[in-house]
Amino acid sequence: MKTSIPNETIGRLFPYFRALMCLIKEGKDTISSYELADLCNLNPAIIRKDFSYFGDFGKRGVGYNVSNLMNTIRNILGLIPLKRVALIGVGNIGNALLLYPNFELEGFKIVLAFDNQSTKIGRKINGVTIEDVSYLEKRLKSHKIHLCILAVPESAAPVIAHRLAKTGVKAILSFSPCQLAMPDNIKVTCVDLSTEMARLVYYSSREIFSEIRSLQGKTERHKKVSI
Amino acid sequence: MKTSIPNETIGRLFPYFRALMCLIKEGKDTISSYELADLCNLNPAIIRKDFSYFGDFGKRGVGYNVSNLMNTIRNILGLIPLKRVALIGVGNIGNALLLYPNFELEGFKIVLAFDNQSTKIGRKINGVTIEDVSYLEKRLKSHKIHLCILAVPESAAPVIAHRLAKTGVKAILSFSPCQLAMPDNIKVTCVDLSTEMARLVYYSSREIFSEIRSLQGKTERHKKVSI
DNA sequence: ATGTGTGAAGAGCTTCACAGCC
DNA sequence: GGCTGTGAAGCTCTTCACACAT
Repeated sequence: MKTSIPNETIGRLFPYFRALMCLIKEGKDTISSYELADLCNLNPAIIRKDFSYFGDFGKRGVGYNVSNLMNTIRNILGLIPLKRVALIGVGNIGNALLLYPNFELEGFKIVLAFDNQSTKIGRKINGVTIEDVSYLEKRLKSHKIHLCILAVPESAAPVIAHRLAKTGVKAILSFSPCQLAMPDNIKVTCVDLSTEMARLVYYSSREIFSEIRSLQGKTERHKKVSI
Repeated sequence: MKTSIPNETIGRLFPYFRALMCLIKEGKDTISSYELADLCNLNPAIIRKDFSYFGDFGKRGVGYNVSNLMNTIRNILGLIPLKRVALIGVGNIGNALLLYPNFELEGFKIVLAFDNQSTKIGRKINGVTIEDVSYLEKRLKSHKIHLCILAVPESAAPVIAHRLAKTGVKAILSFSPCQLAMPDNIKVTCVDLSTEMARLVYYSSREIFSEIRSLQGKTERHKKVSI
C-alpha cells in the first residue's frame, strides 16, 4: 500500500482544479509547479508532492499539461459524471445555492430540493421543483444522491440529519453549527461562520503584535488561514 | 514568550464557547475535560492542553467552572464588547446573515450593510439599513468595523476586497471561492462550498475501502473533517 | 537550463501517561 | 477516587535539497 494521502492534500485538489479551469480559459496549456503555486498561494514543493500521491503527471524540465492535469484531478475527485446533490431547506441560503451558476461547471448538480412550507412546495427554481420534505426518504431512495446539503433552521437540523442517516446518505454539508452526532461512516462537514469570524477577529486584533515580532526576526506564529 | 498557540486551538475556542453557553442554559456549573470532550467530539487531553495555553482554569479532581470558563474564552476571543461587522452584498446570503438570530449572542453585530441595487438601498432588515455601496469607504471609516463579510457576486469580489483593503479593514470573510490576493496583514477566510463538497464526495465514495482497512486492523487514514 | 519526483529534515499538532492537587 | 496540567512520544503535514529527466 502506498503511503497514506494527507487530508490536506484532498482539500487542495479542488482549488487546483478550479485554477486549472481558469488556465484553460486563458489558453495556457502547460504550467509548472512554481506558477501554479503562485496562483494558489502555496509552496511549489507541496504541489508536486500532492500530485505525486496519485501518479507522475509532470514532465521534468517542462511542467504539467493543463488539460490533462485538470481531467486527472476531476477523475480523482470523482466529479464526472456530475455528483447528484439534494438540498434540504429552501430559505435564503438554499435559494442562493439553487441559483449559484457554477455548480455544474464544478461537478455538482442539485437534483432535489425540499422544504416544509406549503407556499414554497411546488415552486420551481432553476429547473428544480421544491418538494414536500415529508417525502424526503422516498425521493432520496429513488434518485441516487451523493451528497445532501442541510440548509434548515438550526432547531430542525438534528432531526433531518437523523432521517438522512437512516436513509443511507453518506455525506452531509450542513449550515448549522452542529455537533450532529452521526455514525462514523457518514461524513459531515459544517459551515460554521461564527467560528471563522471569531478566528478572524482573534488574529486580526493581534496583528500589531505579530508585526512587531516579525521585525524582531521571529517566525510567524500562525499560518495563513484559508479554506 | 510562552510556546506558540496552535492555529487549531484558536479554531476550537469558539466551539467550546458555544458548548459552554448551552451548558449554562442547562444549569450545569462544573464540567470536566472528559464531558466537554464528549460534547465536542474531541480528546480530553487536547481540551486541557488548549486551555493551558491561556492559564490554569481548572481545579484538579473537580473540573472547570462553566461560567468562568465561558467568560474567559469570550475574553480571549475578544467578543465583549460585541464585534462590529459590515456586510457587503445583500443578496440571498447577505439576507440570511442579516436575519440570523444568534449573532449577538455569539458576540457579533452587523451594524452596516451595503448593496449596489437601488431597489434594495434604503430598505431596513432587522434594524440595519441597506446603504449604497458607493459610500462604502466613508461609512466604514466613521464606524469602527472589526470584520467585513463579502457576500457579493464572484465577479465583484476582487474589486470590493481591494477597496476594503485600502480602507484599512483587517479581516474579511468572503463567500467567493477566492484567491483574493490581499496583503499579509489582512486576514481573509473564504467559505468555499465546492471544495468542501468535493472533499465529502471523495471520502464518502471511498468509505467502503476504509471499512475494509479497519477490519484488517489498520488505522484510519483520514481524520474526521469538521470545520 | 528548467522543472519534476522524492527521501530526509523540520515544523506543527495530538495523544499518552503520569505527577500533582482536590 | 477524580481530574487537571504537562513533558515526552507519536503522528501528520510541509519544506528542503538534490538526483534525475527533458
